[in-house]
Amino acid sequence: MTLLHPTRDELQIANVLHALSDPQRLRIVQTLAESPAPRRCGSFDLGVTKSTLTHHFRVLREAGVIDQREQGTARLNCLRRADLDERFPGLLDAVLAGVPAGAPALR
Amino acid sequence: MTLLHPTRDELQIANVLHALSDPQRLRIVQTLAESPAPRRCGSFDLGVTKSTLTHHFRVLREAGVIDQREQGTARLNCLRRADLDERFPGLLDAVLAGVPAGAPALR
DNA sequence: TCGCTAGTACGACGAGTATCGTACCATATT
DNA sequence: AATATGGTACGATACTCGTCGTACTAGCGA
Repeated sequence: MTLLHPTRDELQIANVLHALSDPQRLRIVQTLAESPAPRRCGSFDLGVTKSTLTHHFRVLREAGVIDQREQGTARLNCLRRADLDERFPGLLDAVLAGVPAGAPALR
Repeated sequence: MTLLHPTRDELQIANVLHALSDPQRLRIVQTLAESPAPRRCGSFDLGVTKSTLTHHFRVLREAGVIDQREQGTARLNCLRRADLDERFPGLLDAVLAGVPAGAPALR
């Protein structure tokens, strides 16, 4: 199965804002931003089931906020920082600065 | 009827992002940002009915994005620039820069 | 007072969303 | 081969959202 990723030019501000407007997804993004290396989906602990987690990662991916790459049985996630900064300069940093610091969503 | 406005300290990033994640509301915010003076609700032309317009303005107000003040039969709207810039520096500018330039939503 | 204008309130409807549970499919590991 | 691990797919459910239409209220002007 091929993972759908919008190209940099296809990024829409409304889609990105919607993807970021959910507290759970904000925690994911915040954790990814603080993580030096890509993280597996399962390494996040949001207190929801696996299927819900899958859903949130798909929303983030289809909005162009994260990149998902398959590696063995795992799926590695990382922020599309460069693309976001190029299309919407300052947006990601402003959002990350506005997220209340909480316990990282790590397992 | 008193209009509910969250105080500056009550602003939540998730609520603000959600309010901004709708194309119609983005047009409203964009138009307000370019307008030197407060604007009446009715001066916006989004191609939706009056009640839908009322709905969008309420979402923006309750998220703390705009300020609504009653003046006679009209309701004057303006961006809460100072509050947004204080709580989420750079966010509004980044969003406005990312909105595709279109015809202003003016009637 | 009689309208006209600006906007709200409320109910409805269709679409989308966040969540879950169960079933399922790969890839490793034993 | 059997099992464990990481994750998806699909259906269900309850809730939210964007939109509309109709009815309504408050202020302004003739």
